[in-house]
Amino acid sequence: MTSKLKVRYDKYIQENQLKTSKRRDLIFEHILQIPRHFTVDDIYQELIKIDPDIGIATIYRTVRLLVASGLLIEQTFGEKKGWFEISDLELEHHDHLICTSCGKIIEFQSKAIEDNKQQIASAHRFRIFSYKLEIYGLCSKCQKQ
Amino acid sequence: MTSKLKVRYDKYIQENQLKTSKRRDLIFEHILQIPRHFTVDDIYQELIKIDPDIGIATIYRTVRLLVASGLLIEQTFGEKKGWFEISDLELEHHDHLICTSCGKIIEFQSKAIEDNKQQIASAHRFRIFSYKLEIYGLCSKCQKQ
DNA sequence: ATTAATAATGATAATTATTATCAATATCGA
DNA sequence: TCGATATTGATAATAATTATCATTATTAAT
Repeated sequence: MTSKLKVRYDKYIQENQLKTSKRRDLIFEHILQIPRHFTVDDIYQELIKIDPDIGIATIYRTVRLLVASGLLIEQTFGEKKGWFEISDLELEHHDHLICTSCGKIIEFQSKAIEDNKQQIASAHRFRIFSYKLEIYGLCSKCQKQ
Repeated sequence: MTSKLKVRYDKYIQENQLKTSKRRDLIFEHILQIPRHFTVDDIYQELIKIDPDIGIATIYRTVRLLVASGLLIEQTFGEKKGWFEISDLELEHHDHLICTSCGKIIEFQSKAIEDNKQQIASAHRFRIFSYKLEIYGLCSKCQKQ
């Protein structure tokens, strides 16, 4: 899995006359090892521990690059902007249950919803590129409190 | 319909020891008459024509008030934050098809998706408060171009 | 109607997240 | 090794939103 992402990363850099760099690689490798959902600042706070002179602009630039290459997707959970997640790529599409109390994000897949959404699009002569479903509420743990 | 919203607006102001004002009422009435989806700046640009001394801070404050009262919902269409729409209230839930070319937003309802989402939530012992489904792609007009 | 308490207002400062600029440095193919 | 050019960090600029504060408007009680 990781190597598939690496191939795509290298390919994108090649095809766009870009260059690799220690820091760009560090950021990319780090993103592969952290939880799926993160913000730019999450990465910055972690990496300055390892590489104290890294600038936040470099994180922003690299994240933008990874979004442009299709490796990352920007997600907007509720009103919160600036969240990223590693792209599904050739994996199955997934969606999110978001706990409004503790912030926990649960991923799920649903074939039924995939089908429904196709029907809706057809009815409106709409050609789908992507979609997202977000369900807000309380996770089981937070319901007990 | 409008009067139902007005009742809720008045009730919210009453219950929270707030006061009405010409400008707060003007903003509220204006929102009821414009297209369902808008930004703070949309309202500001329209209202300074009618009431040239109105400040954008007042629009922000009133929109926040209307969100707090449940009359408005903040929507995030794709990466674009800061969009608002009039709440469904006791109407049926609806979702959006969003054209990534012309920006057109088409609303739709789907009983099937309502049901699917309930099943998913049950499977994760999740208590749903709200949800949203956004489908991105090309509307029929943009496909022809 | 007057008044007194307090909420609303506009101007503007502050904040936050992000992007742009630029001179110095690193990369990489020839 | 070298030279063209991409990357970098610091920082300025931008954009969207929120906070501050003195002034004004609203409201309920008199």
